[in-house]
Parts: sequence; C-alpha cells; structure tokens
Amino acid sequence: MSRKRWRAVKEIRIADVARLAGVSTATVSRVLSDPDKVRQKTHDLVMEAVQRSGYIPNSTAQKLRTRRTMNVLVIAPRLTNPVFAEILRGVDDELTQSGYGIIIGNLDNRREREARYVDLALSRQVDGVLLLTGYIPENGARSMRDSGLPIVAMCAAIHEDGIPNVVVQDREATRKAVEYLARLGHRRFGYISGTLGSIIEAERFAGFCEGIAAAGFSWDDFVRWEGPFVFSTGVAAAEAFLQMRDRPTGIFAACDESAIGFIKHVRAERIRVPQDVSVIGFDGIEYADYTEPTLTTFRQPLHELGRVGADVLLKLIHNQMKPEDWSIRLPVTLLERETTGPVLHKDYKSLRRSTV
Amino acid sequence: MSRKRWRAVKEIRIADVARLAGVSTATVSRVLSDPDKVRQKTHDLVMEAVQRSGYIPNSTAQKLRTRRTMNVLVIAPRLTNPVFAEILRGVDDELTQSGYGIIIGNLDNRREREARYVDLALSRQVDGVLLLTGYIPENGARSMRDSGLPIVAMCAAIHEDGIPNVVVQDREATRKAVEYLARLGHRRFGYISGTLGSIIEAERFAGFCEGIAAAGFSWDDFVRWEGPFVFSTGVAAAEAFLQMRDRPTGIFAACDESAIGFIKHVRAERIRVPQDVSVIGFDGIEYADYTEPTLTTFRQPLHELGRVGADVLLKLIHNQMKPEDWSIRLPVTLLERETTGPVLHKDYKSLRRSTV
DNA sequence: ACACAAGATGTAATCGATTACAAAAATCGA
DNA sequence: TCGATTTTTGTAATCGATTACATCTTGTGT
Repeated sequence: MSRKRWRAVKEIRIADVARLAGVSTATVSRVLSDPDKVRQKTHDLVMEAVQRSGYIPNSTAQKLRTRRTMNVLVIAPRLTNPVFAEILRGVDDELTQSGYGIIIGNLDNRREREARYVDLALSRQVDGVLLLTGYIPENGARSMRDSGLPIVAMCAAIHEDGIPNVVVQDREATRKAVEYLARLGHRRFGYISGTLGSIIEAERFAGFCEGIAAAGFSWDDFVRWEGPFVFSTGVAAAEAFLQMRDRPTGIFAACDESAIGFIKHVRAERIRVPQDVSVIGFDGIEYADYTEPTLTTFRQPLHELGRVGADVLLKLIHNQMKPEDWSIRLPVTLLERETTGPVLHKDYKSLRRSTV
Repeated sequence: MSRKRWRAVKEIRIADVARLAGVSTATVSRVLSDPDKVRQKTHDLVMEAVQRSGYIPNSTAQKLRTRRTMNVLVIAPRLTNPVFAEILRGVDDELTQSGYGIIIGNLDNRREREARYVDLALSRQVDGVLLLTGYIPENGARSMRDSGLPIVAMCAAIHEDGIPNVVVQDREATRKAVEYLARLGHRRFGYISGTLGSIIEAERFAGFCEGIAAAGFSWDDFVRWEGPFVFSTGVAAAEAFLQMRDRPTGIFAACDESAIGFIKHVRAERIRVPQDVSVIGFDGIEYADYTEPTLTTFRQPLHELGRVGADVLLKLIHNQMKPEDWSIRLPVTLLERETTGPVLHKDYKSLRRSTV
C-alpha cells in the first residue's frame, strides 16, 4: 500500500476532459489537433477543461491510432566517440524541430548487438532508422528496408536499392592523404585502420590503396595496423611502429582518436612529431584542436551530416521522395596543422631505428 | 504510385497469424508471451504460422494495452561531452538487459530545451526518467515526480521527496582538491566553473569554498572563472589568467575539458605545467590520459554510475522500493598525474607576470 | 421566413494487441 | 463410463486516442 503511494496518480483521459467540458471526445481531440475546426466558444470551453484537469494526451494511444510513432532509431557504433555524438547533435537539431524523438541504439563496437535494434525497428517502435554503422554484408539494413521501413545509411555508402546514402567523401579524402604525405617527401607509409569488417573502414582503406598506387608506390611501401576506432588502436600501432627496423615516416590514421593515441605513445619514446614521423588523422573532432602538436586531419562536416541525414529520412518518412533520388556525398576538408611536415632525413628511405 | 512502392509492405497482425494457425488471437498471444499456458501441439502450430508469416507484434499496441512502454528517457546536458556518453553506456548496459530502450533528451547545454522532454515524459512515452542534468530550482523534476513518474537524479543531489539521488561525492572531492593543492604549497587558487545555474556546479563550487576555508584561506585567495562544461571555458579562463598580475598557481577545473583547454592555451604562451601552474581536473575522461602532460584529475566511476542509476530506476518502475530508500553517493578517486606539482617559486605568494 | 449550403458537433468504428471470464476439452479416479 | 477437476482455448472487453460519417446548427440569399 505505502509502496504504491508514489504511483497513485489518477490518469486523466480524453473522456474526462470531454465530460468536464460537456462535449464529445471528438471535439476535444479536434480542439487539440486542429483548432480551426471548432467554434471559438467551444474551443475556449475545452481548453479551460484541459487546463483545469491538467490533461496531457496519452501518446501511445495516439501512436496506435495514427500509426506514426514520431520516433526515429539511430544506430551508432559507439557513443563515447565524439564523432557520433556530434553527428547525433545534428540529427537531434533537425528531428526535434519536426517533433520527432530519438531512440538510441548503441552497439558499443559489438556487432552482435545490432540484432536487438533491428528487432526494435521491425516491431514498429520507430518511423525510420538512421544507420551510423554498417557491416559487410549488410543484413540488418536489408531486412529493415524489406519491411518497408524508411532508412538512411550514414556510414559509408551501402549499395542497396532503397537505401539512400548520406555520407562523406572519405575514399577521396584518404587518397588525398597519401598524396599529401608523398608530396612532403614521404616514401614509406603506415595505415592505422578502423573497425574491421565495417564498410567505413573498407572505404577508407580502399582510398588509401588508391593513393598508394596513384603516387607510384607499391604494396611493399606501407604497413597496416588493425583495430577499432579507439585511442588504444593508435597506441598498439605505436608499439608495433617502435619495434620496426624500417619505420614509416608518413602515417595515416582512419580516425582522430587513433592518431592521438599513436602520437602520445611515440612521443613518450622521444620520437618527434612531425620531425621524425608525420601523422594525419580523420574526423576533425574537437580534441584534435587541443593536442600537442595540433593534429593535421580531415574535418568531416559532422553536424551537417547529421542534419542532412535526418532531413532525408524525414522526406522518406513523409513519402516526399523515392530513396533512389538521394545519395549525398559531403566533402571533407584537410586541416593542415602541426603533425605533418616534410621528411627531414632525405638520404633515408625511411627513419631508421638507429637515428633516433 | 511509384513513390509508394517502397512502403507498400503488408503489415501482419496477430489476427492473420491466428487465422493461419486456425486458433484465436488469444492463443497466439499466449504462445508468444507465456508458452507454458498452451499445449505443446498448439504451440508448435502457432510458432510455425508466426515463422511463415514473419509476424512481429506491433509494440505500440502492446504498450497501450499493457500500459508499459519499456522505454526510459535520459535527459543529458550535452552528448559531445564524453562524461555523459560514458554514463549512458552504463545505463544502456543495464537497461538493455531488462529489455528497456533509451530515448535520449539532449539539452545541448540549453536549459530551455528541457521543457520539451518533460512534456515527452508526461505524455507517458516512457516508464521512467534518468536526469543527468539539474537546474536550480528543479521544476522539471518536480512536475515529473508529481505526475507519478519514476525518476532518478544523477546530476548532483536534488533534495526533493520522491526523487532518489545516484551521484558522486563531488563536493567532498572538490574540497580535497583544494587541500591537495595547498599541501603542494599553493597559496593562490583559480576555480574554473561549470555550467552556471546547474546543481552540479553549485555543489562543486561549494566544495571548493569549503576547501578554501578548511585550508585557512580567505575569499581573496582565489579567482573564479565562469562558463559551461566545455573546452572553451578553459581557454577563456586561460586568457583571463594570462592578463593577471598576481596569477594563481593552483587551478581547479570543474571538468576535464575545461582543464585541457586551459592547459593547452597557457602552454602556447610558454607557461609551464606544472612548474609554473598546477592544474587539477574533474571527471577522468579517457582523453585526459592522452594530453601532454597527462592530467591530474578525479575519476568518476561513470560507467558504474550509469548502471547503478538505471538499476535504481528499474526498481522504482517495478515498485520494488520507495524512492526515499535510495540515495547513493559513489566515491571519486584522485588520479595524481603530471599537471600538478609543488610550487617552485617559494618566495612568491604567486607567480608574477614578470617571471615568465 | 424559407430553402439550402456551410460549418460545428456527436456517434461509433478503428488502430492491434492483452487478458478476464466463459466455455470446451482433456485428464483422472472410482 | 461418468462426473469432477484441471487444463486449454475462445469470446469479447479493454487500453486511449483519432476520424469517417451522420446529424444537428448556424448563416446566407432571396
């Protein structure tokens, strides 16, 4: 009994308001959703009853009847990575404006958690899905698409009919990263990967390889360190780097966090950045402004990406477009800062361990 | 017509499955929610129909009937701050296990956005609310509590009947921070605030003042720089700091991001940390491991905080406790790292501008 | 003042599940 | 085999709104 005390609050239903105002439930509903449909006098009458009773419509009942949940599911690989937090801000800005809510699906870098959110989507708890993740093959995306649910891919492009892509030109950017390093005189490269199996990593690595080829290098001219999009991947890469005889001098990291982890770790071992090794990141997160030295990186238009993605999803939900009409690729911009520079040891093909 | 193509997927209802299996909807429902209540044979029959039709229950209808939404609202001040992302991870881990979903309410540091989420909660879109924010006075929290909605405060403690607090001992920690700096020989202090008007900032500043008093100093022995919990607050503080004649040597920042912003900016002006100025942060975010020098800070048990808060909320939702039974205060631990050290200029009460 | 159109309101069906209660079927003991 | 008991299944009410359609009011033009 006493444990019920805090929950014992009477729920006011639309029928209560109707009775209080002496009208039908239909009229109350109309006052609340389409005031022009009722006479001013009735409107005031009803509104007073609403005020007096403190009525707030039960949104679940509304959802059932109108068949719109006014919620969108956002599936993200990891929330602690500011990249996704920032995209989410953009999404939020756009959706909030239209009265939509956000249900968050956080994979925490564990792919198997995806299934749960696919189920959630398929049980019609949401009107649409924004996919900030993507794995190869993309079964989750397909099954949601097949169920008729509007869905937008905002990781790297998912090449499936009925799934518009709102992505950045990461492939092109990564290619440019290699060219940029090559132009600075680098001849031996390092690639710090992102989450294996993710489409986004595949895209970036493909771009990297294109860059290697375009600059006239071969597969033997780079090493690849693997790991998810986190700080520690960069640290692990740094450890491997420090063990090498012929160390690369031009490093590209598929995300800023890895780049930061790498730099922190090699500097602790008295490797100078950029004099001994140049590092280029990807993302343009705010942290990268506060590292020492400040990180050269590609800035993704994260907030805009979020807004545009949400906007496309809303258009899809409102049937204002066909999915195939939309595939947007936003540009990324290179921020040349302090972690990249020309190769100093011109005679060496690479920075040898003994020179440190 | 063609624009409808992607949405033209027949929805399968429980009645369809019932017809397919030759039973009533009640039986289908029972098979799905309480299989022991039906005969094995019927069970198999129904399950086959479910499989064949690809039936997934409409969760909105379930919610309406059962009066449980299986969703929880989490109101957070800002998602790009990893503190909240990390707490959210803990919350997510706990809630996902119990089948609950998370609706995110991101204030983006703008207090006026709170109203929207209070409405969302009051319209019964969620079964409970986790409040990672809190302002003075706490009207939002009160009105949700009054409506009978389970709610847990996870910012600093909200002192209201019916609202359990799951918080960290930030007041005590902040007091210790001052004592720690005093023990290192610092005599003049700086306090970089968090978001003004937030309960959490009030708590930390109160702790700071307690520390000042406890260590035998007066109001004249510290300066306070104000701003929200972001990097740029630290930068602004650094700018003010650089303009001062009698600079403090012991700085406490109410969050790690501000501390990092401060350090970055003063180091760019050739102030050495910790030789010229000691800085102590609060939060223990991952990025604080990667700054140079590494940040001395208080580590909040963020993930645990999230788990415990979610756990308390679930107990509340399931009526397994009364709110007043629970107020939990988790300890924070001081991580002594590289941004704090003894005062070098013993003769000076503070670091004068000319000595730089 | 009357006929008719336009506007306001009410009645009742509907969204898609769960579940109390009733009815039917299966099980059991004598 | 029969009646009593237990188990399984079905019928229909219910959750709380929206909205198509019917009905009743009001307003307009003649």
